[in-house]
Amino acid sequence: MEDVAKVAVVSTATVSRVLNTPNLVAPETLDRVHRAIAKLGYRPNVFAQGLTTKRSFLLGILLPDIHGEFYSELLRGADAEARRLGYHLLVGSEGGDGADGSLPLFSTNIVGFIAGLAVMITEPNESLWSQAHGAGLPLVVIDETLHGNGVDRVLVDNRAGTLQAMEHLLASVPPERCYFLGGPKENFDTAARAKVFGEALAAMGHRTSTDQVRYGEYSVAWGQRASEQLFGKRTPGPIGVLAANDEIAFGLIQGAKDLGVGIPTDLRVVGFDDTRLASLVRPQLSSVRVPMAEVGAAAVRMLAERVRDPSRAATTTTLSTRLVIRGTSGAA
Amino acid sequence: MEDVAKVAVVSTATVSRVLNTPNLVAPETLDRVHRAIAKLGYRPNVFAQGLTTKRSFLLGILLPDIHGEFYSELLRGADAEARRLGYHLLVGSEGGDGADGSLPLFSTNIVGFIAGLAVMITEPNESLWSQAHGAGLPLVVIDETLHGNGVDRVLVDNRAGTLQAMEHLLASVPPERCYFLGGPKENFDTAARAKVFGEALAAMGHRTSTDQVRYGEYSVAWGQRASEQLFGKRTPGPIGVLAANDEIAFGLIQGAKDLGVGIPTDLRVVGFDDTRLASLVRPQLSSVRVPMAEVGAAAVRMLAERVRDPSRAATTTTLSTRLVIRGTSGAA
DNA sequence: TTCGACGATGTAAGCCCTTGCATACATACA
DNA sequence: TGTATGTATGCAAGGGCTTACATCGTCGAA
Repeated sequence: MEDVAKVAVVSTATVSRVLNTPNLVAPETLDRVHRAIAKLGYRPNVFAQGLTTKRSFLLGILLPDIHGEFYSELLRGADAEARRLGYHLLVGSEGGDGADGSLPLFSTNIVGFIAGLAVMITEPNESLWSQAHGAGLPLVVIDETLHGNGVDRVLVDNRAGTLQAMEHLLASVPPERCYFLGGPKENFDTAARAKVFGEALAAMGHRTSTDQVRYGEYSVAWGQRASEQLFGKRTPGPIGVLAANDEIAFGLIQGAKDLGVGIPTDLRVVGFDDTRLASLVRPQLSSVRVPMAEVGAAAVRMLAERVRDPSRAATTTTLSTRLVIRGTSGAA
Repeated sequence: MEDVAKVAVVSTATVSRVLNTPNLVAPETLDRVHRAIAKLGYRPNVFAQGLTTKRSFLLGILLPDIHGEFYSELLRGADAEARRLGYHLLVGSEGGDGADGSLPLFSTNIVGFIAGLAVMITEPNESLWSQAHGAGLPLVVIDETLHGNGVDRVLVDNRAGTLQAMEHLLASVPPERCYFLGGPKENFDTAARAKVFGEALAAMGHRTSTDQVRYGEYSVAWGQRASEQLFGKRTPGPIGVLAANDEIAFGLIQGAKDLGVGIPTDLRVVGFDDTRLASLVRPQLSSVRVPMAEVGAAAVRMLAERVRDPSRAATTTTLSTRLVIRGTSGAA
C-alpha cells in the first residue's frame, strides 16, 4: 500500500480512500492511484482490513448435512444469494465432526471470521441451539420454532401444500385408506405434516387411527420397508400415501412395484420436497414442492440484513409449499 | 487479551504463548492464564492473528457446480478431510456468478483469506486455469492434465474401470453392438473413457465406428434422447452401452423402458460414477465406481501439504476406478 | 564462589489497514 | 479584500496479536 502511495505520489490514506470511498477523491488522483494499483498488482490485506473495520464478508451456514438433493439445493440458493450480496459462505455440517460435541464452525475459532450465522435445526436439539445462540453472532434459524420469537427465522409453511396434497388424494381414496409416512417423529417438518394430515382426515369426518401415521426416517429404505407393511395384507381398492419426502415416496413405489402393486391403480402417492428425484421416477412422482433454494436465499438475505442492523426487530419469513401433480397420484 | 493478562498477572506475550506455544510456559502460569481466559471468555481476534502470522485456516475449493450427487459427494469428502486437518473450506462454483468472467472466490478479494486453492477443471478452460494459477496461491488441480507437471493434481484413472466395464459388456455383446454415450466431447473424463472404449473394442479386433461413440452432456435428458436414437431401428439381439455417468445411463434406461426394450435382455448398460442413483433404479445400475469423496479428500490433503511446504515437488495423486456389477448389465 | 546455561517472562516492534482530525487550497460571497 | 464553505489530501492513532530480543532468576559445574 505504501508502495502504491509512493508511485501515485499520495499518502496511504488516499489510497485507502480510493478503494473505499472513491467519491471523496479527486478524479485525477483517483485515476493516478488506480494506475499505480494496477501496475503493482496491489491487493489490500483482508486481515488488516478486518482488523480495523471489524467487518467481514463471510457468513456461516450450518446444516444437518450437505449431501443430497435437498441440502445441496438449499445451499445453492444460499450461495447464490450470498454472492449477490457480496458475501461468501462458510459451510458446516453437523455430521462433520462434533467428536467433542462442538459444531464444526466452532472448533477452530473460525467463528471469528464470520459476520453472522444461519443454522438449520430440524428437530429439538438444545445443544445446537445454545451453541448457535451463544456465539454472540447475528443469527438466523431455519426451521426451528421452539425458542420464542426473539430471533430471525425462516420457516416452511407445510400447511398449504399438505392440505392440497390431501385434498388431491382424498378425491380418489377414502380417508380410512390414507397413510402418512413420516421421517423421524421429532422432526419439525414431519410433525407439522402429520398434524395437517390428521386435520385433513378429520375434515372428512374421519378420526385418524394411529396406524395411519407412521414414523421412520427420511430414506428410501424406510419407504421400501413401509411398502411391505402396507401391502402385507392386501385389501381391494387403492390406498393413498403422503410421504414426508421424495425419498420415502420413491422407496415406497419401488417396494410396491416389487410386490406387483399397480401405480397409480392400487397405490396413490404424493411425495414431499419435489426434488429432482420426483421427475426422474416412472411414473413421475406427484410431490409437494418445497422451495429449498429460496429457503437458503431467504436465510442469507435476512442474515445480511441483521448484520447490517443488529438492532432491528426479529423477523420470520415463511415460504409456502404447493402440490405438483404428476403420475403417481393418479394424475389429474 | 490485555484484560486476560491483567487478570492472570502476566504480560500479553505470555497469554499469547499460552495459546500458541504452551510448552514454553511454566505449568503454574499456564493454569492461571487458562483460568483467566475461561473467566473472561476470551477469544483471540482472528484478524489480528492472520495479520501477524499470515497464516489462515481457510482453503478455497472451486467446482463447476456444487449441486448433484457427484459434486456434493466430492465436497463432503473434501470437507471432512479439511476439518480433520484443521481447515475450513470456502466453496465457490463457477456457475455462481462470473458475470464479469471472474471466479466467485476472486470477486470480493476473499482470496486474501485463503491459504490455498483447489480447483476442478473438467474441460479445457484457459481463463479458469490462468486465474487459478495466477492467484499466487498454493494450488491443487483436480482432473485437468493439460498444463504440464509443474502443479499438484489429483486425477481419476478412468482406464481400469472402463476396461473392466468393457470386458464385462463384451462378454455378452459383440463389439460392433457396443456404444459409448459420453458427456461433452471436450470433457476430460469423457474423452479418456471414450478412448479406452475404443481400445477395448480394438483389442477384440473391431474398429470402432464413429457411430458407436456419441457425445452429449451429463444429463438424464441426453440419455433419454440417446435411447431413441439407439432403438429407433431395432435389430435383434442385445446391445451394450457404456454411459459416461449414471445420469446418462439412467435416462437411457428410462427411455428404453418407454420403448419396451427389455433390460438387461435387449440392453446392457453400465454407468459411471456409481452415485446413489445407481442403486436406486430398478434394475439396479451396474456402474464404474469413481471415488468422489476420496478425490475431494486427496485434493485437500495435498493442498494442506503444499501450504505447509510451498517448495516441495509437485505431486500427482491418481485414484482408480472399478466396476460394480448390478442388474442392468445382465448380472454376473 | 563464580560463571554459563537455561527456563520463564517481559518489552516493544511490527503486521497493514481505516478514519477522525487537521491542514491547505480554491471558490464564492459580502 | 476578507471571511465563510467546501473539497482534496495528509497525519497519525489505533486495532489485537505474535515474536525476536532482552532480562532476570536459578541451578549445576568448575
